[in-house]
Amino acid sequence: MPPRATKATLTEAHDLSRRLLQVAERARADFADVVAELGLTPVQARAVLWLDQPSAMRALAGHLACDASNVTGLADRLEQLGVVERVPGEDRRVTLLQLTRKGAALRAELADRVAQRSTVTARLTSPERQRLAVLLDKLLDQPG
Amino acid sequence: MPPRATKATLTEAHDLSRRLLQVAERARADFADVVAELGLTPVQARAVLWLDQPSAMRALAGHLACDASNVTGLADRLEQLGVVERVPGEDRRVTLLQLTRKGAALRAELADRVAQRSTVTARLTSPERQRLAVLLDKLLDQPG
DNA sequence: ATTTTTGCTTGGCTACATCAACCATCTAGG
DNA sequence: CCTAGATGGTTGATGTAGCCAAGCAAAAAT
Repeated sequence: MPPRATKATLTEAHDLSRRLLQVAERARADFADVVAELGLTPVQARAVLWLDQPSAMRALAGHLACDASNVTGLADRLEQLGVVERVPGEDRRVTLLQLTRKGAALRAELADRVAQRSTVTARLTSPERQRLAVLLDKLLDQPG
Repeated sequence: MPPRATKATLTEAHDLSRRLLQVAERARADFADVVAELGLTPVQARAVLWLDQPSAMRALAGHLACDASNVTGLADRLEQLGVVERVPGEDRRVTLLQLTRKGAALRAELADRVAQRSTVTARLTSPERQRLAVLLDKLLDQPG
């Protein structure tokens, strides 16, 4: 049977992961609210933010970690919003998604609002933010 | 026009919120993977984890921050999985959701797996975890 | 040149999310 | 009391997003 220390560590891990999930959930909700103000769903917003440069739909699917078939409909809706346009790639199989002028403006506005209305900026002092950044980087180090 | 310091702070905030969103996204994905192994969707898992004690469907909707009508179908599916049962409340309008024995076992297993397979436990040293806990608490302090 | 792989689309199915409308019940005011 | 309003849950319509399997066109590989 495991010694007490292990059990304590497990409880600690449990607590920490619970809190991280809470923060993640709140961040997600905040993000959803902000992007909704600009008429986008969270996934659409992630796509727009990713489209700094034109990108193959395949690559976008990779970034979003979803099935490629999913991106078809996503692109349809973004195209219908006038935010994105499909342009043919050199390889004639691939379709690139590219922000329209409207889309680029939207992307800039989006980035600003997300940064400003983040829970983070409000609740932490500057040194705390720095410490958090370091820790978050460790969490993001390498793929999971 | 804003002085340089403001611009720098904005960029810093931008960066930090971007990283937080990345961590949130990864936490979400991890969570989805873990709970999928137990045959649950993320929302279903959140519900099960919340149902420590019997709870009115309304209250669950509050916790999940979604429309009440949503919980109807959610409860249907959880009931069909044999994880939850509807029991009448004292107020004859309310229906309480209560974990079945199977549901309680599932909940325990769920909590363990989520804690163990969390990115957090793997990548941080103990003091780092403590520092992170402090910062996360500040982020969770008070409603947003 | 034929086969295999790759990129996008389609169609079918499920889960969530919202909103509006509905019924039963509880609560308050007259 | 008894009606009027608020509250809890359900239903139906609609939209987004997720997966899978199947299809087609173009590239790559054999």
